Amino acid sequence: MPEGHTLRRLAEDLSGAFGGRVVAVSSPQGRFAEEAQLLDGTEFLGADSAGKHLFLDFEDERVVHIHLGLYGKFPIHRGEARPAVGQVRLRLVAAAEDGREPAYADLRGATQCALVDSDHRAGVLDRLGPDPLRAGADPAPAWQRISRTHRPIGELLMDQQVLAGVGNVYRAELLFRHRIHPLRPGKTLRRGQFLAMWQDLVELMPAGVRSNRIDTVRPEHLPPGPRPAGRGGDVYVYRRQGLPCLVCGTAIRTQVLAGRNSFWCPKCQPVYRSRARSSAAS
DNA sequence: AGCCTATGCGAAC
DNA sequence: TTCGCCTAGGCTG
Repeated sequence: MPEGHTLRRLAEDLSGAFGGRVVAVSSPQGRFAEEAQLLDGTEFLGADSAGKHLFLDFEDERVVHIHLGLYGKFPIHRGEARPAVGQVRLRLVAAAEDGREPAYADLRGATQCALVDSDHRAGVLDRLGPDPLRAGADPAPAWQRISRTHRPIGELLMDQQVLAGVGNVYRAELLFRHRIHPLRPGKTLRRGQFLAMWQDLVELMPAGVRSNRIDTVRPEHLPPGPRPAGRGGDVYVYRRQGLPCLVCGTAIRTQVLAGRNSFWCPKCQPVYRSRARSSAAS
């Protein structure tokens, strides 16, 4: 379930559970065994996220770079560690100590888990666009890129070199909230429109960190009655193809864009038409 | 049980 | 553009 808010929340939770503690590091699966051995018994300083990347800081400036990919997981458990089941690439264990509970965390299914140095980490950060979750992040570089290309905005929002941390759910929902069609060329957006979208992310994504889910529906658009107890958040269009738009009732549409299914309301997000220059046109 | 899909992304073709 | 990663939930049967 990883968009930027998931990784930020994970970094905070890992820091809370293991920060400042000497940890046992292992790789039950074996693919990270040599690296785990180097880190085993050292102090875990804390975790940080950047976009969808996660960094674990250990003493002596050793860093573990993790990317969960589409279905990686890194759940934290309280209590004594149970035997690892399945393919656990990395396990952190902290023993009980002065008031703190024992805890452990198992990493599975990640596309990336590597012991790196600070140069590598800097390189990853250099390749990322501004992250709305990073305090003080400057949206200007993102606007520079968006305003200069014909590439569709629905593709640009997913490009981590343009914006870091936005994934398929935030893409779909942000475009709906701003009534923008996913295929609209970047350079046809007005600066004010982009800045409004950025500001929306600056508010939506921290809310996602707090709740650990993505909710984007404004109160006035929430369907009446109790909220379904599912794990997913309240969304306008994501994976709602064929269902009625929460605002206008039109059937939500879907189409693959940037390799992923994108979703939009054809009425609330009309296809962009450039302003006609001649009254003779059409 | 088996199949499909998925909040991602890099490598291979 | 397609594949691989190799998890997990939901649906079908």
